[in-house]
Amino acid sequence: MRSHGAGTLRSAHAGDEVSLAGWIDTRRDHGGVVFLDLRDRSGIVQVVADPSVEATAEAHRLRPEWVVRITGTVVERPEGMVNDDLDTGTVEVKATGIEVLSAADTLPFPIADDVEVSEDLRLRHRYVDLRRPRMARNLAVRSQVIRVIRDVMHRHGFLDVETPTLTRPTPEGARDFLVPSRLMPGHTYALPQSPQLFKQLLMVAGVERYYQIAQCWRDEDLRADRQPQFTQLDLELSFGDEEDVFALMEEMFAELWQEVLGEELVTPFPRMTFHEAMRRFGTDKPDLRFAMELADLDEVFATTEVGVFKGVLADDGVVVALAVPDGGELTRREFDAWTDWARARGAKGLAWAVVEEDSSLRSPLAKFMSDEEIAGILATTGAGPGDCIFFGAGRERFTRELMGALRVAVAKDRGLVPDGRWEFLWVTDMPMFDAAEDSDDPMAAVADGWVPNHHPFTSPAPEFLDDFEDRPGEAMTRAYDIVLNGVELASGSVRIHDAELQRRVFRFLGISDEEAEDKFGFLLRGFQYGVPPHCGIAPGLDRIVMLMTGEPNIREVIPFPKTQSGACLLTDAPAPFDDATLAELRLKSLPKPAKD
RNA sequence: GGACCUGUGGAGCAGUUUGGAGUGCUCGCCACCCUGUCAAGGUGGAGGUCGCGGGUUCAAAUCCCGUCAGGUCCGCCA
Repeated sequence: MRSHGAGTLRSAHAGDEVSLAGWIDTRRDHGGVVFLDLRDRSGIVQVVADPSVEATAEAHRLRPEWVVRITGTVVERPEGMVNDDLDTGTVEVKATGIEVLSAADTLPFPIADDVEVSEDLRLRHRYVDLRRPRMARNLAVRSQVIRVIRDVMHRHGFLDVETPTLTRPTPEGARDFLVPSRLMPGHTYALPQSPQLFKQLLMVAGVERYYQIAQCWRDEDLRADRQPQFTQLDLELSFGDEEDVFALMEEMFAELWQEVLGEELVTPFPRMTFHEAMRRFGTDKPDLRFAMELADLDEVFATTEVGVFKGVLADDGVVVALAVPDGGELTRREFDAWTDWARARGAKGLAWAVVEEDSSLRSPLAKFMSDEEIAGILATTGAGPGDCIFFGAGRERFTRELMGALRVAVAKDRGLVPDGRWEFLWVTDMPMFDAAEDSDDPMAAVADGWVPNHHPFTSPAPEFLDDFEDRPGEAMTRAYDIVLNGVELASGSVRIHDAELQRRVFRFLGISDEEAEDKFGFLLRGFQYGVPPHCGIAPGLDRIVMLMTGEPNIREVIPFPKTQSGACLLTDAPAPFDDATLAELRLKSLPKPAKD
């Protein structure tokens, strides 16, 4: 049907007879001559048609996005008619024949990158949306990323192994998507939240090095970087440890950036412990593209007369400060807006101060502060004249996370986040458990006031193997995350490979031996037949591609994503079920509870 | 479960603060003209439940209540 891709034609093709097929990108009809920009996946070339000739008379009738086949001769463009904006701009195709393969209605929206089209319209007509250059590029980048990943994995001896997507529900973690069984009424499959247990069993099976581009499902609320169905590079290796995973990932990311973006990454990536990240940045995924570190003011205010700080410190809380370069430009209205921002996140409020030229503070709280305290604030935060300082006070975990979120939000709002930087970071030494007071997880009550920070298959650090039960607040695990520009890209760990240790962790989490046998018996049994030490990691493919393409959300790099309410607007999924379907599955539908 | 933003011809917006005739802009669409454009140009034209429902008012795109859809975030996401 066609001899060349439209975007591949160059001066070297001059004189060639070609047949092309694609979409009409634009049409410029001058009456006596018609210019058609023909687009296919390879690009765009200009076609010139003479409508007075019968074979090309159709040229007048053509409209944007009609699908056509065009035969013609490649010719060099006349002097002065070269279009530098097109890769094919030195040539054009003199049409000798036009065949309409398919007409098209007026499009629901223009195929151009510079038109902001509402999300629902784009998703309803995703096949049109994906024709837009930016989306077509994103699909291509995603494909390239997967190719490079497979190259690296195969080079390192990893075996691509598929695992089931109809599997059994897991009791803790995210909510499962369920698939009711017809053959076993009253029973259900679940879609995997990740292939975690299968990949560990593949290690027992002697695969030694496993990887998979794996689809995963979690029935939780959506975010800009979270879809209910997403893709991970899932991998696991035997007879290795953290350093093997770190080196492999650094090589893979460096190769991805080199091959796909043509950019050099600095390896090895820096490392930071979880506690250091929380202390300096108020988050477990610090954005290192800018400084603005949090400062602890507990000592500065140890004997303060500032009422709110005094009360909080007496109550074992903390006072955390964030200095903003040139933040003195903020208006009273803007400070109030940030205070409202903090209140909307559950904070009681947010104090602020502007550093004046003489290093005094302009602040609603200034009159309560001693000179020593002001000097201490400036010394601890590093703030100088023209800067501003925000103060958060309250319960430690909450306050740090609030100020960490403020750091990112203010930096973005003030344009303090530089473009074009790739700040990779390993976050290590994760705590094994979180205090229940920092969590609303109903599991907390069962687990003696502690909830798992990572998943329960994560090995405790060596020094806690014997007695993590006695000091759960201190216990560290061998888990690690890769963070890039403040986005969590990957999460992994060295696993437990000892059935007894695994049972102890379950027990501590309030899972009895009986329940563990019921839910995870297949894993524990596997561990009885010769299990190698193993570890792994699972980078999120969607987020990697999102960052590599500079997109603000992962919908832009997923061909057919869901809306925030979990709907596919293209297919209208999820669809209502009928009584016959329910009857076959022996299910019944309950009415929606009335709102009170 | 909660907070906030958005919804106006096919697309993108303005109009909403301070109620007064569906008013305006850019693009697209249709017809005609046009032989060197490349976001072609020119002339003319068509196209609207102002998301939906209710309320206030002499009068609602505009004010109030509810609701739906899309988005961002909190909760949630081992």
